[in-house]
Amino acid sequence: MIEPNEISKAYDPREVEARWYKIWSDRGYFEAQDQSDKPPFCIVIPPPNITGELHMGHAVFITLQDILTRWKRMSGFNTLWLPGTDHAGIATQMVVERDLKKTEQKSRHDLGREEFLRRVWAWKEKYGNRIVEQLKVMGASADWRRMRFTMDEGLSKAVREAFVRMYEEGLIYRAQRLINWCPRCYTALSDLEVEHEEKNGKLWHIAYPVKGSEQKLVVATTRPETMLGDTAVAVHPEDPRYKHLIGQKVVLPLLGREIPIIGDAELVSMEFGTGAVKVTPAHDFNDYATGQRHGLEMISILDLAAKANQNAGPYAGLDRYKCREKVVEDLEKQGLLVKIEDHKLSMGTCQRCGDVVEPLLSPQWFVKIAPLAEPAIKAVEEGRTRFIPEQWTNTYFGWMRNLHDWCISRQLWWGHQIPAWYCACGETVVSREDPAACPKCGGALKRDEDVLDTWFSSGLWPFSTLGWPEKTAALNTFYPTSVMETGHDIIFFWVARMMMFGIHFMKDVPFKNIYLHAMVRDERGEKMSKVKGNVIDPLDLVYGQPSAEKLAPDLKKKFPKGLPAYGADALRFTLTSLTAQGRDIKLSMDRVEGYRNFCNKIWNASRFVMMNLGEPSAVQARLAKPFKQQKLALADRWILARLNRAVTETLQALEAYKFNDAASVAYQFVWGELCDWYIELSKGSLYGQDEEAKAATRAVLCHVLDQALKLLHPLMPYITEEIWQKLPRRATEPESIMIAGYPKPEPSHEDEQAEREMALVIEAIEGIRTIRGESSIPPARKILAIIHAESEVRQALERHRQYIEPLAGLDDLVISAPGAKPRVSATVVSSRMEVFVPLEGVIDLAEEEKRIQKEIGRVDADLQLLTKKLANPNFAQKAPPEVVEKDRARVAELEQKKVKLLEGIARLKGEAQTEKIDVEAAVEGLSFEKAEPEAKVSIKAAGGEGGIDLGQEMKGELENLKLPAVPDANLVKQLDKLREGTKEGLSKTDHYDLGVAYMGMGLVDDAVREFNQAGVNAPEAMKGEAPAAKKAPAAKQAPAAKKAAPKKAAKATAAKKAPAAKRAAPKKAAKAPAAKKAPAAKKAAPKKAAKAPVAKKAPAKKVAAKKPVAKKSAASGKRR
RNA sequence: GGGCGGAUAGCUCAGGGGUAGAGCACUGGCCUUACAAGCCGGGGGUCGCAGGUUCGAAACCUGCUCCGCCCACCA
Repeated sequence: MIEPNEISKAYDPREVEARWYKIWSDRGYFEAQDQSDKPPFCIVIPPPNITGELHMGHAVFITLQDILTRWKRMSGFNTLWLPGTDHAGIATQMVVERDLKKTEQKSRHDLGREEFLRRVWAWKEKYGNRIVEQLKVMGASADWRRMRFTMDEGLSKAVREAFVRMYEEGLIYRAQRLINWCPRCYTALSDLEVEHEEKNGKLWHIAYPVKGSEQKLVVATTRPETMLGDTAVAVHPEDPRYKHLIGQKVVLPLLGREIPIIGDAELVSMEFGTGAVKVTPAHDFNDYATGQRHGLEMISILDLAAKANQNAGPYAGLDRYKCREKVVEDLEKQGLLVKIEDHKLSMGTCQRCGDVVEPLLSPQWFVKIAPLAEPAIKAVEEGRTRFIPEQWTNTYFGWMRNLHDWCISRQLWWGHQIPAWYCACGETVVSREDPAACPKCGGALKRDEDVLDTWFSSGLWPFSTLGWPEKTAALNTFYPTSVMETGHDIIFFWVARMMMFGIHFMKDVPFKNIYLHAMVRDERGEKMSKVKGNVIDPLDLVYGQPSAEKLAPDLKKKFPKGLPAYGADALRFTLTSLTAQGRDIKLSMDRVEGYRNFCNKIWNASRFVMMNLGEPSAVQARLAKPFKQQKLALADRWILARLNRAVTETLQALEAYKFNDAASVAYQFVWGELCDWYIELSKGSLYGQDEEAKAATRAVLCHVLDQALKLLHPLMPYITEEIWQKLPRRATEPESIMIAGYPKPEPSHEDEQAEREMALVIEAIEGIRTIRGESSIPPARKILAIIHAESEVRQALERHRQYIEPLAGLDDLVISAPGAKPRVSATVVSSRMEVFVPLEGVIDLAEEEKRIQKEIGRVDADLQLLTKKLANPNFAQKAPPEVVEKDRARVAELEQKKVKLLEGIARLKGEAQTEKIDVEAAVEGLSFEKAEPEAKVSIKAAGGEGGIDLGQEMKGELENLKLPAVPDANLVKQLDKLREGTKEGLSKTDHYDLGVAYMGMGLVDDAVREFNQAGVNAPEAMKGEAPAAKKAPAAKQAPAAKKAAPKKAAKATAAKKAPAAKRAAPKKAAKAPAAKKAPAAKKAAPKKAAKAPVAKKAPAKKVAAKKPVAKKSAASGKRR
């Protein structure tokens, strides 16, 4: 037995989290087997850059992948989560260069390639693992033994093999092409590495003199300096303005070159600009294509530094922007600048450094995409690889079907150097081994200095990390991998390329499922960025950040005193909860805090359990036996059944990658059911004298907590392990929760009956609590509550009254058949029971009335809606019968409820007796006559005025019955038959007569039901008092009636006219139209009432037997 | 210019033809022996707008308006 103060009251993640990771790791729990009898499950990590520092994006993927990994591991898979890092060519080189500049004021060229690379490696050794350590903080259960780096020996070999093989296959080639060039990073870029930004620019209109003519051809351009490289002017071949010029020449201003006028329908649109386009094939992708079509000369006028070269004549040496200024200035001087317009244009910028990218002509290496893309598209079409969420499938197709060849060479030093050598004789050698000399001429070879695009090596990742090109056991076991989990921002960069390479080299898709998670944004939905100052550092959340100064500005504002340590579990759970498919994650600090509190809740619930388990060995002995062989209390059976549902639903969610559903099911179960109900209910047995019951409850508590912890473990690994270690457990359990079995549905724990009965217990407790809460009755004050219910419900409540009394704060509970009701009481009504708290002087009468009025308002709203719906002939005709039936039943239910509520108000005022006529009138008026014309139809259907009147017949029958004081089975059968046989046709009078008959036999429940259906105040009738209708003329009817009934009634009409006021207005509702006639009262006036024997069953305190009565309950289970 | 998401409570988000949900925030009552990071109540929504399909639409269809993202070579 653990004493209360043995475990701290508040959960402190710092201490706990620091401890466990090392233990797990040391014990080898993270490790997968190359060969195993278990089915394989494999995820390869999206390798973070070695320059990276943990950000929310990492936190998300670590969390999701770790959830999958831990879940599968616990479910008996040979689970490999393969970690690694990426050398991140440009990014890393830039970081080290910056560093070099800062510390030694040197450029990489000052050091030379070899020395510089040595420095980068040194930097990598020093800092490259930082990100890895941070991933571990999040709890990542990756197999670190297998950690790979894209530049390590094995992967380098794979890269070289892939390159050479594709070269040999003709899938890699070198060519002079127009490529994207970043003059700052000084390298070629792939299309993907260029970001397009919409910017405000200008459109310059320049006049080009037509040769041998006074005419000038005006072209429009956004980049005037490129005119220096123009090799044609294009017009639309159909353009009447220019058609005749095609084939002639213009004189290029400033340089004086003569260039042709060509017709090109593809490049030129007649509507845009002037309808004439200057063509610069060496500096624009469109123009490049045009040049190809027309065999135009290509003149580069910019060098790699984006400075004008010798081709630019007098402008040579000028930077591209200076050059532009000068060109514009000179054109203007020559009067050739026609006009300048503002113009929006999209400019390509370097993903890495943001500089404007320059399309330049340059010899580069390319991957031929078409032959690779085709099978990669097919694989997805055939469903061999599936995108989740599905919507990404189209994005993938769209891109894959529209691909240009991939430029893979980069003019960097840090990366995989291209295995190509050139000889002066013109020979190119591409080889797996470094060649000694030119195989053709024996001359000296010079190696290509360029390196490969980082994404080239990343594309090989799913198999290179498993040992390819060697045929390793790991490769055999784990390829294809199970899931690729990554952000949708790299679907093209990475996912698509893995698909292409995987299929090409491995003859099989690299992964069966691709789960693309959302991007993390701040709580306003904006991208997190340092510039915006809205970055939230995951580590600050995990460890806390006492210094507000170190927080980003937005956070600082909100947390001027710094951040507390929420812990990795809370962060993981938050991210999991917010990861709904297809939506960005807006990270809300309130959520983080809420889930930190959840951790604390789990912690304290566990403390409770451990403080109350008694001897561990006794619990263990109990746990060894299946629960179905034990005698369990309702609460025990209930929580096992609920657990079972939670397990089933969590598994479903995980299977479907609905992480947020998994989180919310588990949360709801633990907090809403285990803590809020079971723990509270268990106290009775734990603190009680029944040793057998106590032992059973202890075992159930222990089992349920064990299962809940396991269920949660993949989501919150640390806290679950910490607690689980302290829990007594079955002898068959391993020594860590992370290698224990994941919960499975247990059919023997299903128990719908327990769920139904508990639902009743909960309903009763909540009903009483509502009254207590509304009337502000302090919890310490014990009160009396009375519950009226029909027999099955009543019996169930009776059996479990020991649960109700303590949880509702009662010192007395009366459960009885509907009968005389307490005079002044608060009431809560449901379809299954009526709860009263008769506490004069305790209940705030005014408040209580307000509350009931409000409730009535809600009932009325529903009623009106339903009545209207039912009145629509089409509904009854076309809707499924069960839906119609359901609605009918609901109308009946609501009407009853309303009657009871109105009675409740009357009783509050001590005016119950005089109330009854009004009650009925109100019902009639409100739900029927009040509403639309079609409401008449519904009353017919329900068996009212228009229904078949069986009254005569029934009366005849009834009068012939001799009613004994004790029910006679045959008679009852007859009556029931009579009633059921004419169900749809009974009038209110019929109901009333039936009520009298039942009552005569002492069948109070049945009598009350009939009275209720007759719209009569049952208790009054039962007491045999003269009906109020006789004493009180309708006009005069008790003041209370006027207040109570009309409110609602008026609303129905008022709502129509004054929608704006509808919510606020009810108070002033006009008079109840219903009050005017009270026709029902007349009908109800019972001739036989006087005869009726007084009900014997007036509720006496605790009349009902306490011993359980085995009888099924009609109530249905409900989930809170 | 195409494509894809989104718009539901004050906030962050689930839901997906048949009675509008959660957490947080708000509010009333409680230091009740697991937990004040808590317990027990309560209030709060024309489900972006307009049409359509349907007996019935927040959900399905069409159009529109905003917001976000992706793709694209219109000078």
